[in-house]
Amino acid sequence: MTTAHDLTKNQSLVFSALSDARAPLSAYTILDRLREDGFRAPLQVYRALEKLLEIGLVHRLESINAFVACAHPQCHNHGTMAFAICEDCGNVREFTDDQIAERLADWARTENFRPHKTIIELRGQCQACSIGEP
Amino acid sequence: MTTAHDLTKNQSLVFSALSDARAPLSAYTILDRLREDGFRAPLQVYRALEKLLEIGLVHRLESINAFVACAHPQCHNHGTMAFAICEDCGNVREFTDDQIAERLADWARTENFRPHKTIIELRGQCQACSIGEP
DNA sequence: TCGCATATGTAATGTTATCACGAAATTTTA
DNA sequence: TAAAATTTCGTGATAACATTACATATGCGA
Ligand SMILES: [Zn+2]
Ligand SMILES: [Zn+2]
Ligand SMILES: [Zn+2]
Ligand SMILES: [Zn+2]
Repeated sequence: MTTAHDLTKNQSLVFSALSDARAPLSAYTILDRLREDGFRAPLQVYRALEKLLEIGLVHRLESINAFVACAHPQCHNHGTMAFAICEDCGNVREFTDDQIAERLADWARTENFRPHKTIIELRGQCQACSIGEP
Repeated sequence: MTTAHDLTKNQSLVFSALSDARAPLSAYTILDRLREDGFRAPLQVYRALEKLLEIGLVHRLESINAFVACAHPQCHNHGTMAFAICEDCGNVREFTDDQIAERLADWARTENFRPHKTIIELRGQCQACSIGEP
């Protein structure tokens, strides 16, 4: 009981697949990569993802229907995260901005909106991929 | 040539369906609502949506795979919009926040990331739906 | 009228996600 | 430890979302 959560076998396999990947993976891509490990059906992936998302070890990228391992798994403190997703190479940067989180919280407060989850995603081109393109 | 764009018949039908709706609609819901008008296949909806999104008359809500008519169709100026989506009643509020847009632009500048599109979506509970729930 | 761009109709297919059911494994409690 | 409750897992079917491919039509300038 050293780590905060013990993962089941399936959860560990899915998390490893995401950790090993250099880019976000779709649930079905994960399934394909885990067939050798005995995965047969989408639900095996989705169930593991559900738990990993709940724990906070994995994030879902809503705008591309894909999943990434959290970039800061040690500090589970994250509230609102933002993701910059390169549309060329798939690279993802995860970051926080307290001012943005505050502004959104302010808006919600004044409008009496109760946020359960906040999604911030930048789609574009990363530095590496923009080299050579004026 | 009073309006900025002339819509085709299909585009007008899809836009009307979205304008008339009190909540975001999925592409397939739009299809069902337009069957009386001769729609038969998903592509008729998706093609119209593609154009309406390009023009800026309609927005896509990435986190729920649905579409809404723009709340400010007159000022086509909008850069980054944010959406507050009620998970109970489906009501959507569209708003801007220049400070948030600036912070994101700053992050992108310093990280040499070139954003093509920015997604901000708050999922939660609107004021009306939170009355009576402590 | 020809050529081109845009819009449309339709079927088929691809991709993403969930439901329903039961069995197995694990944890809880007596 | 044995029974009960809870959680996890396996599997097939199905639902929901989106695109490809190809044929046809329509409008417009040369
Ligand atoms: Zn994270
Ligand atoms: Zn890149
Ligand atoms: Zn708008
Ligand atoms: Zn509501």
